[in-house]
Amino acid sequence: MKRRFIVHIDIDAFFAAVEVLLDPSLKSKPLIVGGLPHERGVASTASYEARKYGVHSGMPLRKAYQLCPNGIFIRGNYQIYKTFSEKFFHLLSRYTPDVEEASLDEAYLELTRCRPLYSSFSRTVREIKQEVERKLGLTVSVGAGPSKLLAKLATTKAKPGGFFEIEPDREEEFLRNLGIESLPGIGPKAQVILWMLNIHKIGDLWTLPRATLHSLFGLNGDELYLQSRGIDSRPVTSVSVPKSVSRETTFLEDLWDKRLLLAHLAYLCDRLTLPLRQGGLFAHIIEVKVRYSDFKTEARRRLLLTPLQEMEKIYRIAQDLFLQLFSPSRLSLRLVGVKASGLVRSRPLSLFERYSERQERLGFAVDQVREKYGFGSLLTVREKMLESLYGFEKKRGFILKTASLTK
DNA sequence: TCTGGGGTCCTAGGACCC
DNA sequence: TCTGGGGTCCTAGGACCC
Repeated sequence: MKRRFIVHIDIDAFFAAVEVLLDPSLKSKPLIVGGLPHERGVASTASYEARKYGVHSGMPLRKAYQLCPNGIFIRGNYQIYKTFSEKFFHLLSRYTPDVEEASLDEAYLELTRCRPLYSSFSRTVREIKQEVERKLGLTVSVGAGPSKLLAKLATTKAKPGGFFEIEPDREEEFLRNLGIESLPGIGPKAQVILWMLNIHKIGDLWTLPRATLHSLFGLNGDELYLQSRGIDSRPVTSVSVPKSVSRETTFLEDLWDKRLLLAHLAYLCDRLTLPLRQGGLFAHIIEVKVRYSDFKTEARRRLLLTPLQEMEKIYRIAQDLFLQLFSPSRLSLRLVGVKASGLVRSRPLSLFERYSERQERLGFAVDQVREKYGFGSLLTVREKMLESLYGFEKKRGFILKTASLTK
């Protein structure tokens, strides 16, 4: 079989790098994006200067502050990062149709099909890297190899800011001495299990029979057996409909007031349904999640015969599910979240639902007003909570009234 | 060091049906 | 009133990734 040529591109310290572009005075400073030092939460990104202090993404902000008290802490702005991300993927799509969005700042490109266009893949990769860096003002790390797995592992060798290519027949040599934790799918739990078996390097995994790995990790074990040998035939896939959409909040302080919690749940349902309307998506499953003050997490979900998109209907179900989990005599809550899954593109028409369109149109109308005037989803939590004291009908009346005034 | 938010995928157990 | 076995659907929870 023909050797594939796959490229993995990763923007270095993405969020932090964007912040430096927006405010050049932050350049070369230890920057931590994710929240303020005293807040509940973790670092999304740490600049390389901050990493020197031991700060890394996923670390609680309070700990980051202890390690790096002189660090500059920023909450960050997801919308701006998203805009950069869109530019990033637009640039990449001009080199090959086979572009996969692995995350906001991470892409796989497959050049195999484009062989006739490029005399040298390696040279093309350097061109792509240069163009992205010039037009975006961000540094990227790039890896190339015959599969997604190997390309991604090559990128870790290339960091920061380099390019590393795994050449034909060098795969085994490349894999042998890498730590098992570098394989995607090996997290803290699996790592501990493998350490107990004295497995530390990918090469050590070669001694374990597939059946052993299967008995330890199920299907993941079979995957691991293949991955450790560099076998990975996953295709690079460009477009995908999301499988689920969710919104959740960890409160600054634990909450116990049912009225405030329900008001916040309504706010989350409101935010949740925006991408549903924009994507023309309807949800077959609604799930509510809570995390108690002792960090125990529980969820309740409901499967719907008719998929939903409308905020009011989804909220009614979410409220029901929430009340199954919440009782004032139990612990207070540090988190509440809502998720829509089982997503489909359109809803089959029902004879008993002549008026369904009305609610959908209401949703769109509200979105338009928000886009123009910037409230609604942008209301602060505090305002939402106050609003709960007055109820929904009033709010809807207000927004609709505003809409008709501005026609 | 008290532990985000937004996703994906897998598994175990119970209900239910034949 | 001692009660099989297989298949499928659904729910809840957990590991993992960026």
